[in-house]
Amino acid sequence: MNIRKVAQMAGVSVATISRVLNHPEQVLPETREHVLAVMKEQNYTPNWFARGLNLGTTKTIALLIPDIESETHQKIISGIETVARNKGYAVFFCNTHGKADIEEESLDMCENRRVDGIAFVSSNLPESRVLQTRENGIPCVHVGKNRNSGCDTLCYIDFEEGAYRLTRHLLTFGYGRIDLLLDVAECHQSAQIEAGFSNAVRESGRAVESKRVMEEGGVQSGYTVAQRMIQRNDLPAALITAGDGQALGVLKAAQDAGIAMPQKLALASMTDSPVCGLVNPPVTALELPASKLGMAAGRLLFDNIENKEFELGVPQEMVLQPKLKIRKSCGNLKYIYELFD
Amino acid sequence: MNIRKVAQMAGVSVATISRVLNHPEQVLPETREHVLAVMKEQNYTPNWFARGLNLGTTKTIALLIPDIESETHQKIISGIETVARNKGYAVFFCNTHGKADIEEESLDMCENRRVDGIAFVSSNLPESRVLQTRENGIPCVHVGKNRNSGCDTLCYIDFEEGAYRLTRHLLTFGYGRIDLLLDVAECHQSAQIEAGFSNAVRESGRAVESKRVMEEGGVQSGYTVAQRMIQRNDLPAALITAGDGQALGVLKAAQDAGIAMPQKLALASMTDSPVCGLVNPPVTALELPASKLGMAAGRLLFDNIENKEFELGVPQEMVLQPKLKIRKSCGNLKYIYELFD
DNA sequence: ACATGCAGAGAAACCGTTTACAGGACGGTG
DNA sequence: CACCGTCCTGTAAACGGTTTCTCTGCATGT
Repeated sequence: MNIRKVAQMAGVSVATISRVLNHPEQVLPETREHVLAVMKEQNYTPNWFARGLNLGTTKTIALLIPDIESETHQKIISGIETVARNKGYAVFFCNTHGKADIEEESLDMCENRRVDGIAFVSSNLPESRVLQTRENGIPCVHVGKNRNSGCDTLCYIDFEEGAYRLTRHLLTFGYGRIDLLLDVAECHQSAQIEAGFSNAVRESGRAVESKRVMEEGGVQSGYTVAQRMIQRNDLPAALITAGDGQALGVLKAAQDAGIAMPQKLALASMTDSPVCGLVNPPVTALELPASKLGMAAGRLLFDNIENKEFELGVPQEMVLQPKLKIRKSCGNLKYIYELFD
Repeated sequence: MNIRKVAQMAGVSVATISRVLNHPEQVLPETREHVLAVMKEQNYTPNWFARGLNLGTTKTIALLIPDIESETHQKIISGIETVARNKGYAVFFCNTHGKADIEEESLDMCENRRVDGIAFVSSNLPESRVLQTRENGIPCVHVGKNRNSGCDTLCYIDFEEGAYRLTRHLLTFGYGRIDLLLDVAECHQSAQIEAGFSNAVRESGRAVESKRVMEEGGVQSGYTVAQRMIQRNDLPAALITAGDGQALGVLKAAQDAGIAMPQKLALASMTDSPVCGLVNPPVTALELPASKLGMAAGRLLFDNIENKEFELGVPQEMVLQPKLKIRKSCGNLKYIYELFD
């Protein structure tokens, strides 16, 4: 069922049909009703390809994301999808598993399909490749990469500031050695966390000699690392983990070894999750505005799509701040406040 | 950059360019190389719309899913995306938030865009609407709906069998009253769970008088319900929850009230999650083959896409079985076995 | 020398829209 | 009555590919 057949059945020309759909006010109300009736009767829907072919716009964006299992990523997806839907855009979803070759392949796919814009979440692609895409006229935004990555047009959560505040919070309690447990997978992020952490420690007048243990993320790895520390009798007074998975693993290891928290080991995580509030003791963590990050990415992207004619050609940045969720795993705040009273 | 310009630059006709891309063997190797060189130099990529317009195939499928936050759904998405990528298909992702009107809207979008197939996850759409789409020539599969839903071409996890086995497991320990905590949101699923549960109880020679408490899912609601039961002194000997969130809530409530598990309250969940194995005691649960479900859906869908000419017109079903993960929250199995030794 | 077959390349029709342009009806005005 | 503007509608040319059909040139066999 194409526009010509509908036109024939309705006894009008194809132009009229097209106008009924795109500029209804230009056509006589009774003709319009009649055409609409025929369209419904034949359940006709206009062919997207033919439309896209001469409009040159696809009303489609693409989202490249390394995985979907992380809660943060889910919320980013949700946020960006919401913005897209409200603008009448469809979204291609590409799970890149963090592999550069799959990203490359997905990017080719996006260019072929003439998407109107692309959002990269924590991409591993060389920036030159992305620039090339942008030169082909497709706006691109990066999510979760910060300005040190060499990319422009990006939005991210300020992990440096977050780590700084979280570390300051721990320092309030006067803990001795504070360790940092990072995650090899997210190197850009790790650098930021380390910077914020170091700044806070240095400001407190100490040398930054606290060691950092690099490991992969996840509950199991947190458990293993903590267990090893306990066995070697090498436990710090406080530990900051890059992810909530690691934190939960550490907590479990401490529980299993009968180590009191926060008395013998204070714990804080750079990312929050519902479980962090449920365990015993509840774990202090940074609540990431992930869903807002997704929406911010969407807004930035659509801003670039809709205002192509005023191209800025200058780095654009949106930075969101995480929120410190103080719970019991770092110590009793009230006690501290009483000390100062 | 279009095919005509490339043709002009390469000194050949458009047909040759097209053949280089689609039927390379039909064109002289040296011409082919030359054309490819020009294409790369101009970084030309064929226009997807023009292509789709006369091929009638879009190499795109759509995935309608009520939300992305559930772990099960993530895995389904991942599974189906993997299959699609390997087949060279792109996937439209539509988060419907479980609302029928957004589903309807998304479905219209999919028809407009002439997707080659659609996977509905736990859809709320009237089946007649889906049938209409199928009559328009777009293959559709349902994921997570069972045969009682009135849909055909579906794949799902056998919750009835799962509930049956889980209940039998609990009955092994000889518990008295066993309650079922369902989730109003997932009614089809609830009905299956109830059926399996009832069968198992009835088979054991008891009357199925155990009461069921309907509630919404989630940790908080599990906590509230359990707390209420404890206050009213109305705790069953064992409790089966529809979701792992609820189970964790119940566990927390029991811990807070000092109720020993499994001695005073045994607990099992119809869905597993990593946290279930981490809490104390670890919670017995059904491990759902969610990622396999996604892949199964993908296979079923592509089977219908690729073999349109042999249309079956007959219900097709793929049923996957969940796996019982026995942990500590229902009692010590060894003890039971010793009794029988 | 000539018929035959075949491989490679070009011309043109087609896919289903949108839209610039043109045309026709109608009513009001000089 | 001629003229003009306003409204509505129709015609036809894009958009950028794919593919069918046709044509050319060359090698082969007789």
